[in-house]
Amino acid sequence: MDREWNDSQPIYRQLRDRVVAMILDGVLKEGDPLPSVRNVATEYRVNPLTVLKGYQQLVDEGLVETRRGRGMFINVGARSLLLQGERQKFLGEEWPRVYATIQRLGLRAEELLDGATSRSSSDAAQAKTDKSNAPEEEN
Amino acid sequence: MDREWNDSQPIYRQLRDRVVAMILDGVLKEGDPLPSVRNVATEYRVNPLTVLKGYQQLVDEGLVETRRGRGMFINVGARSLLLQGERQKFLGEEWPRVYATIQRLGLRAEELLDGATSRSSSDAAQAKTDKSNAPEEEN
DNA sequence: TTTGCTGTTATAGCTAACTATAACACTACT
DNA sequence: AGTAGTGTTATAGTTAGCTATAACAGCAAA
Repeated sequence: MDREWNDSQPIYRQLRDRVVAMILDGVLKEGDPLPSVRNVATEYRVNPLTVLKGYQQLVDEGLVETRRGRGMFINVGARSLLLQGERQKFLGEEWPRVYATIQRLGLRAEELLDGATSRSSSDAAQAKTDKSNAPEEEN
Repeated sequence: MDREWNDSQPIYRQLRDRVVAMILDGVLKEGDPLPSVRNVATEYRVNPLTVLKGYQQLVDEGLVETRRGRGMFINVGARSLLLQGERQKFLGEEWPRVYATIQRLGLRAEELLDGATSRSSSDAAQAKTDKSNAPEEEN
């Protein structure tokens, strides 16, 4: 697990996303306790309040339950709830945006979706189709 | 062009991204003036300073040039500069994250490729392959 | 009962992002 | 000269995100 943060999104949301990922990946199973607020805060060198804020979001989404004095626990049904919701969110919001970017950059989605994980990033997946984007200097 | 903003990123960055998209799409060509700070501010009902901040970013990236009293203009070479830089950024930062999400959600290439832009977002695309993500209750 | 772990609340302060309003400085057209 | 269009700077206030520090409250095991 990374110990670093992305400046493109608030920490508490990234934290929420990490827990979600862990649930989807089966690292955290239903009934399991979340790593404690204080532990996470210390380990990632972040303020406890920030962690709490991320966790509270999970509570609000019905994924996690608080037991006073004991900790926070993953609810039953959390995973399937997530699979539904996150898929919808991804397909409805993120993917269209990403797909547009892929086309804009003249990359090809199929290639990216195949091997994908490691791609040198230099001139990777060059654009055969430079469609509709003719520079066409005209001054 | 949308008139709305995304709460997941600051407006000035979204603004910068939109101009970048317009350059890549050929809507704005090299030598063309950007829509004026005041116009954009009015049209999108945003503070001029916010627009300026987005535009300044483009200047800092060497994509755009300021001509006092006249406006801001797209530099020659802007587009190819962008194709390089944005591809690298996308493949190196955004795509790995997105790809991980896709796998996590058990989505399949076909589903992403056919509808792509338009996806109703209802219960779209169930995952036949629930690979490696066995819930396996054990409490 | 004490110790040690949970989540939670209270104060207080900093910075980034955004806002409103106004003025300044340069260029071009009339 | 005047007007209207550029970008830019100045002041000042709000909100969200994050921080440090400290205390409160519930639970469980020694």
